[in-house]
Amino acid sequence: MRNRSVTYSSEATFQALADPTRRAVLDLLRRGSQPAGEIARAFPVSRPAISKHLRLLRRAHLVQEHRQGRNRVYHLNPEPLRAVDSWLDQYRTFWKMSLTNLKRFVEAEYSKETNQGHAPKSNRKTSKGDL
Amino acid sequence: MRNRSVTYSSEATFQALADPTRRAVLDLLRRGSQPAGEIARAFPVSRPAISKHLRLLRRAHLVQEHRQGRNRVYHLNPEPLRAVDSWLDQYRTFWKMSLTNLKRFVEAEYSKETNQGHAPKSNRKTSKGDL
DNA sequence: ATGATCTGTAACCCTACAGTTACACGACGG
DNA sequence: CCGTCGTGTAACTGTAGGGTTACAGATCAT
Repeated sequence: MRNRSVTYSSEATFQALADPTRRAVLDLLRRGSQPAGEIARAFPVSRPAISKHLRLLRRAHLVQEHRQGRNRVYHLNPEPLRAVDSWLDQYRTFWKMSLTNLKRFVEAEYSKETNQGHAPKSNRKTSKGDL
Repeated sequence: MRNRSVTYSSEATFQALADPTRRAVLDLLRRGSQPAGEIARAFPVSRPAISKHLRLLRRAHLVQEHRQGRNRVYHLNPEPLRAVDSWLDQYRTFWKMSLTNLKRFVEAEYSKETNQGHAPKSNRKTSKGDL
């Protein structure tokens, strides 16, 4: 129940992913769940620092915590990453094209209409025929 | 000439992607290159604010600028996003599993060895057989 | 009960950044 | 040459983030 199609704020997700330590925490958790202290010991920074990182990750629902005695075991929740994935998906077609060609195309495209419209007008999205 | 396999700092990339406005700028540029002013007009914030966003995006090599008369035309460079994609790739297998099952698995896994080792030791990475 | 352990949080730095307004400078059009 | 346009940047403010140390609360062993 409420397992599928829960929408997470991709805002919080992207923001959580911005910090290298947090990404490393996720990478660590990918190998298996760990209690907070254990996680902290894997990093050069202080334990409270990691605790705050975990708070952010929790806020983004990228990790979930469950108490286990006096430990707080954290485990990964990859679900919010789907949003990142689908955002990224819109760009995948782009990096299939040669960059220099894309650049040339765009430059030509723009100088063709220097003071009318600026971008390729409607949904004329860089059709491969131009390359 | 240094066209392929240029390594971008995924650090700068993730950080650039953290801001919603910058992601929107990229989304905009996906429709076609535009001069700075044009981009700025698409957002509620001031033009210098966008200029600074563009600086960050430039720093992350997510956009490239080329002068065109007195305009500075920005175009998208999706290349650094590959790093994000490949980082994300390590998580794709995870979100194929049911979350509740994953959770149960991990909990069981941990309580099995409460005070010995904490994580599934070596590279025993949640083989699908457990679900 | 008592003390050690695990953890989160508050209080406090300092830096980065998103936003603003004001300004500087090159490019164009007369 | 002069005004305007397009753009970047400096100066400044407010806020959030990441780091620290010190402390508080819960749990466990004795």
